[in-house]
Amino acid sequence: MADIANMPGHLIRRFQQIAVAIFHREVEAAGFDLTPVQYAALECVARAPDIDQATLAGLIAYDRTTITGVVDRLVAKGLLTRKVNEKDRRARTLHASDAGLDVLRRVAPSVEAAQRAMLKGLSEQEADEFLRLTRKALGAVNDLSRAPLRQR
Amino acid sequence: MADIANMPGHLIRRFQQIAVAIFHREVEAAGFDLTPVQYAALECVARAPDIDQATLAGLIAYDRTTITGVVDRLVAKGLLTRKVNEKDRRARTLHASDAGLDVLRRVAPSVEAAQRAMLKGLSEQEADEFLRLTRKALGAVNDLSRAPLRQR
DNA sequence: TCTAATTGATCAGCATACTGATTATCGGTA
DNA sequence: TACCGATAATCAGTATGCTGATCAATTAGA
Repeated sequence: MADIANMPGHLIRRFQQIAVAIFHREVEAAGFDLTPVQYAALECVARAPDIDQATLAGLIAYDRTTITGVVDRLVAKGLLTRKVNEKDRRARTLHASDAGLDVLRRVAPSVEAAQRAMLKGLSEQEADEFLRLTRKALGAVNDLSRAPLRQR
Repeated sequence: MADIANMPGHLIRRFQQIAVAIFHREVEAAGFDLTPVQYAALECVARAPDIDQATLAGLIAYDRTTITGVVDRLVAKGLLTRKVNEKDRRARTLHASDAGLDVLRRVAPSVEAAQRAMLKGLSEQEADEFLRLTRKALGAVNDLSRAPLRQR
């Protein structure tokens, strides 16, 4: 364990770092300007219109304070709208714009390509096993971060 | 694949997010103020005294521009020294201070505990398999980020 | 019903991480 | 030797992510 290069934390960090680079490469090559978080948020809002920011944060496992900035930028790009929820004036209701839905539809192939590229070193069986083990490991530690995944 | 929650990129990001939270929890509980990058950098410099920043960045797979800030903070804490290399005045020679070596020695059990905690949902065989698959996947994509791992 | 605890959003401050640019220095070559 | 491409470090600017705090609005309980 003494070797940093083989510590789980270091391997996971490197994989995340490379996964983000691959995402950017694929998405930019297709002419889009969208980060991984922005994509996740946009996709989630498109799937659950009129969601509030706290619920969105829980569904994609991001911190609420991070989501505020992400939504700011998506609104600035015209991909999302944010309105005060009149039923609960603390909350902000999110809605994907037509432009947002259009971007989402057109960027999808690049996002899929990025997912495949990340695991290109593994056979199909190995990739499945990797994802299974990752999900299993995550299930045991989900509550240990400030931004746990919350199911629907 | 359509479901974000099961995309490789999303699973990897969540794992990294939680791994960092676990690292902080363990290290802070033991009374230390050290981030994962700071620990990796300090450990690497202790192992390879008089290393320069670019080589350090390659050995722990961090971007050079990130390492500048990380070293700034380690120097500010008195754990590292940074001197101009007189043989190559472009380079900065790094050296772990006595305080740095002491922190490294005393924080080690917490770092080990964090590594175990990250994988606590997996059996020993599963953890080994997870690490094997991660290393294999990483080997195929190492060069796709701006900060690839460079071996000794 | 009045108040206390909770919740949604935001902010300040800090530490990664990235891109692209700049500066200083080095090494090889005309 | 004078120059030119490469390299080490840094900087500016942007986007995550985190902690801890604040503010407004809602809900639950005495």
